[in-house]
Amino acid sequence: MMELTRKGEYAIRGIIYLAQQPPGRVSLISEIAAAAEVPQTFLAKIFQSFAKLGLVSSSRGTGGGFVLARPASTITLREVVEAVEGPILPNRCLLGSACDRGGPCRVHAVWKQVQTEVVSILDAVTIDTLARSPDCKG
Amino acid sequence: MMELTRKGEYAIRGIIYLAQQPPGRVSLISEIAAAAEVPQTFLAKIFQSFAKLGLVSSSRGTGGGFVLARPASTITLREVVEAVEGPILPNRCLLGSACDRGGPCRVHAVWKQVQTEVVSILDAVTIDTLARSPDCKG
DNA sequence: ATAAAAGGGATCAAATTGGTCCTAAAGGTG
DNA sequence: CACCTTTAGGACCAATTTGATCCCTTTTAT
Repeated sequence: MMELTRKGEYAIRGIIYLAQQPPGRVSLISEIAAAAEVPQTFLAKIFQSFAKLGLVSSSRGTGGGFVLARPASTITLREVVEAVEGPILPNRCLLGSACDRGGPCRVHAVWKQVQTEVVSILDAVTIDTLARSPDCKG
Repeated sequence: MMELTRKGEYAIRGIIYLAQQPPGRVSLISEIAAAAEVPQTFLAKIFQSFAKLGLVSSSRGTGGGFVLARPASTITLREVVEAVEGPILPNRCLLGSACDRGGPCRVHAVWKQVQTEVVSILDAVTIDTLARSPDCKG
């Protein structure tokens, strides 16, 4: 359980690639897709989400493409994951104040704890850190 | 992301009910399903998994039903969740030693950390604790 | 104008989720 | 034994989600 989907994985790979480019360098979606080994049309959707959320900025037309909208050191893994997968939410009942049935939410506190912990782990990792980390082949 | 499915939620509700019964008391699946407000046939499948894994013991025929196979204080929330949802696995790459593409698994260590943390939270909660916890209506 | 990008909607196949149904097997009871 | 009760297990099914693809529009540089 709790698996990241392809979308999430692609999102991470794609934005890491962007973060590895020289500052200000514009990348085409085709270029990012090739480098990250992700289906291009799918990645395009992902980057649309990024753009809407202000993680990357996009420009159209000749010479257009994508650039990080903020320094990589200020973009957290959590933001990237949540951008495409929605909020970290181990159980629906963490949304409303009350749990579904007329009452018991014995596990509520546990899910809350899981949520808090996962969020804090993902918030502590920046895209910059990931982009600089060595590949661990083999 | 990371949402528990209905199956997981039903599993927890069902086994909590069992844990609330007087020791040794046999419960019918129909009874558990009604109490936990879960579709009976679906819950039956869930309890089949429990039985195979030795969380509950089952007996057939008249007077048959389900009982916890071990003291509720030795059954952790993690066991229950994993019984029906599979292992806590934030990313596939935590299975094999290497990550998919010829190399980079920059986020590998992060997912490992998430996995470890979640497992430890869920392992710290026993069904007994949940069964005794007060309902938090409203 | 035209070509090069991203934006956005529609669509689609495959997998997963959430369940039902039916028959078989096992265990009591008269 | 025949019969009833109860779980076991397999087949099946609808709805949703996932993982894409396609096509047309919009923006922008030349």
